[in-house]
Amino acid sequence: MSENRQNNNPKQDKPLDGSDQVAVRQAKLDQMRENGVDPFRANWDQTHTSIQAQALLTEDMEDGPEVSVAGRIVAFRLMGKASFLKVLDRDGRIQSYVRKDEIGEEEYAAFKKLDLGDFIGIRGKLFRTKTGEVTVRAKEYRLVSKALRPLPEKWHGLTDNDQIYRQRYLDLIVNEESRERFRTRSQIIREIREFFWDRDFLEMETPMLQSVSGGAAARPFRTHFNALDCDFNMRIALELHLKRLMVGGFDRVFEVGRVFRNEGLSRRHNPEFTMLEAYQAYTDYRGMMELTRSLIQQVSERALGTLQLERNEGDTIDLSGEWREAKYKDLIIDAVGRKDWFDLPKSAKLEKAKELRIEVDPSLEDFEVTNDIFEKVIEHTLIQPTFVTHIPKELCPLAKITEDDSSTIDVFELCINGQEIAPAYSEQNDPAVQRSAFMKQVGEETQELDDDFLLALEHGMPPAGGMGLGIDRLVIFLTKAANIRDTILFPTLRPS
RNA sequence: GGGGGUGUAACUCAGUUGGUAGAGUAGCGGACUCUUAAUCCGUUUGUCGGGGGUUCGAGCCCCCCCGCCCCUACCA
Repeated sequence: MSENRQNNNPKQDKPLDGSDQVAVRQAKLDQMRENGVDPFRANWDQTHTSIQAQALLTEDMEDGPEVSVAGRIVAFRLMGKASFLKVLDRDGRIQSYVRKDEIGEEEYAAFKKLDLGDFIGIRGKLFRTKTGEVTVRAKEYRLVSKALRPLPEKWHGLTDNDQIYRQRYLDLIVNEESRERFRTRSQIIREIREFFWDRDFLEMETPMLQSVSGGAAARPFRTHFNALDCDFNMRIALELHLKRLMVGGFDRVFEVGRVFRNEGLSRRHNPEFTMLEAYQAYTDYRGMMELTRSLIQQVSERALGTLQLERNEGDTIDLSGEWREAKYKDLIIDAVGRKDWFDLPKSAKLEKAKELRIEVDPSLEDFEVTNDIFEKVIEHTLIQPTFVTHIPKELCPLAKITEDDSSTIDVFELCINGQEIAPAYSEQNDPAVQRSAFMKQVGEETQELDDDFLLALEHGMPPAGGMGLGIDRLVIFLTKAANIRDTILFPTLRPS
């Protein structure tokens, strides 16, 4: 990739016929250097971006002030004595018009040697073309950075998925929807932060390297710390450390951070993904319900300007107003069509699962069979925002037991777009109950016992509500992405 | 892990019954002072993903391997 083409390339001896585009560009660059022109200038004084420049020329104006723009050449229409080009900067594209009689014969000849993909700076007055497009009429131009490799094809763009993910920069140069999606993602995360700051939360940072990775049941990535000669795990959740902060007295905290789970890849799963978790003292899962709904509504309103999200499937997700609440048990009873479901023996449940055409492993626990029905039959039907409440206590050891029903916990799972987006709990703060819940889990699931966390709980944690939200999945439905990889700039791939 | 699909020029793709590689874009040379995928004339470029096999002959058929995509499984 980086071998010295000037000296080692045997093709250099042959006349350049255009067959090796990189060699042609390299030769142009060498020629420039010989002529004393620096193809990688230290800087260019950019006074306006494309959008800022376009805003200067209002409808009623024929021409406008002088501006200096800069960016990558993404369209190049050369003619004998005048040319049009489009320059891409962080805001978008702007057209420029370059005339031989205005920049001089020599400069124009050099201008025609530029390539698609080169970075250029242009200074000149704004004017409007016959077709009404705001354009910079070049008084001066400079190549500011040479591109040695050509861009993907201009019309079809870049469609090879592997290349889109491995060379994301090409995707971003060529595919506007992609550029727009990641711009929106950044805006979404910014709005999430604003929301919590406005509510007096502190943004905290907790360790990614942990000796015990708790807070969820997932296989961790393991690594080794040489200095201490011991193994560490990458974190799988933020929960247990943020709760330590609650113990410490920071009683409104949140964190947006990467978590790592050593599990499969799919359209909805990437091994590293971005999680939001928030904890607030003196509230409970009902308070988290209001918080979560307001958060998503505010983010959608501000980042997208709407609460009505059209889906690729043709229907619309309506985020406005109050959101539906449904008890887990009611959804199950509805789906299986039996009121006595929870009194049935496991064998009858397995049989019913078969009827519903779900593959269920007979060695599963009773509650796991039920939960399979939830995940495989119900979850994907919950397109409109739905808080699923009163979930069986076996499914989560970190929440408080419901007061009038000891079989369930005070939690909700928010489902939107047929996916679980955000769970929230009334957080368990009784160290003894917490310990026994952990003990039951250890062994059967992969949740690790974190004694240090239990020690913290024994010092007392205020009553609190907590929630977690998978940001990538939020971005999926807010941007109509088809795949989690379209919301992660550099998704995990097999090394090439 | 299982099933299906796919890999051809820098990019997007076509390639017939097995007969020796093609288009558009990009590039190169030329014409052109309002283009919008600019246009017009001329023109270069291939380890057909890799390896093996069948055959007089393989991009095409068979086997093995690799990458990618979809479904499925795993997955709080």
